[in-house]
Amino acid sequence: MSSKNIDTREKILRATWTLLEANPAESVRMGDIAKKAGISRQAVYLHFPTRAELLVATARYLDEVKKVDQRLAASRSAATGVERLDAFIEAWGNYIPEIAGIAKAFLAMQGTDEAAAIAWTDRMQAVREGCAAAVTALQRDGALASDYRPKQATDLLWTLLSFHNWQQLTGTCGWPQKRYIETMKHLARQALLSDADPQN
Amino acid sequence: MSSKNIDTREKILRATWTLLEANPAESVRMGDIAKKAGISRQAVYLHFPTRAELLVATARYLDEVKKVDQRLAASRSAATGVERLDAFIEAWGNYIPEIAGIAKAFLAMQGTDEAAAIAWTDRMQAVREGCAAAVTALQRDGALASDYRPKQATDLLWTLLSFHNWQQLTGTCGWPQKRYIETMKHLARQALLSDADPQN
DNA sequence: TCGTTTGCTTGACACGATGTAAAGTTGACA
DNA sequence: TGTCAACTTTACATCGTGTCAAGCAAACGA
Repeated sequence: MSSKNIDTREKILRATWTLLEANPAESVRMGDIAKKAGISRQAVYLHFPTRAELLVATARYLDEVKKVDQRLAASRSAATGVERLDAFIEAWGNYIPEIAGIAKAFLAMQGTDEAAAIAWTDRMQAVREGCAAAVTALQRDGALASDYRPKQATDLLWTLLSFHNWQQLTGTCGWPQKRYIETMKHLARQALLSDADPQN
Repeated sequence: MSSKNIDTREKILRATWTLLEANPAESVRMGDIAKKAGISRQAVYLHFPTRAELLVATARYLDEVKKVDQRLAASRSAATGVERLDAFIEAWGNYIPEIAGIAKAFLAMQGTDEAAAIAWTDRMQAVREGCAAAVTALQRDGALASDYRPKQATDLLWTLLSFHNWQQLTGTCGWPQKRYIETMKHLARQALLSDADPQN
């Protein structure tokens, strides 16, 4: 059967993950991954036709192992739109530090590596869907600020919660994680909620 | 004399700039630059030993030609803090598209090139100083929201106005430049001004 | 037990990009 | 006339991705 197949596939994904976390991103080559996984370089190509697809798969695997969906799902059970917004920001915002290692690797490769760019875009799109859901919930409650149409509100929230912003605030600016979360919640409310709406 | 030398050097820089503006950074190759400049590929290497050094030189050239400092200085003459905030966002926000090509190239090199990373950090630091000045002006007027200390307010404004955010909103999300500017002004006011303060 | 299939190995190679090397050309200047 | 500097031309080393084809070894089915 394909159990051996699956084992090897997972070995490759874990090897990629490990290398991406421990090394400067651009230095992780297909050959290195194969070596780390204990197989031949060609075997990697048998499972993942291109570097791009391998990286996308690795990012997905990471999400799967870390169960990002479960975390973000928690926000889905919130009663009001505002609660949902808060829950989503908390879930995603606290997930970021856990994937920061890989994320940095991907960002470092953004320009020079088409494959990395594709993988990153793919994962960020998933976050965007969470933002869109939160915005929809706000709109359903009639709590969405009249300044924005849903698409624009989603764009804005998504941008606000980007990895780069987290990186800049907690990294470069030295903010504690907690302050980051609180500030983002505050900012998102100010930006997205209609003025009439209670702020708590 | 070295007038011919300087001419060629400048031809190369202009060619790089032009190509960088019109194409994805990683697709601009040394050969393309040479062709655009009307010289041989090797002549480019005579002036700039590596691709990285050429890009850094191009960024410096751009800075010189575009006179960023002068533009940002304009906001310094605003009477009130709020006006200054608006003027700064407008000056910087409208400058971004002009340097977008180069900026993308620099971001592309972030992971692979230390010199490029340093150069980029320096440029962004200049922007941060503009943010800090705007925040100080707000504070002087007693208009700064009590939520933030000046340092944090600066961090926030700086992050809000990051190149990445501009890129995501106008690029990925397809916002027109004007909407970007207006939204950033609006957002910055909501975030940084005390509630009591008139919003206009 | 034999043959087939599946998953992996081995080794060679095409391709495209950066960067190096060396010999030749051209024009200015003294 | 001769020299120097800037640039050209051609060739090549290097490195990483991705392709190709032949071989091998274990599991599986009849």
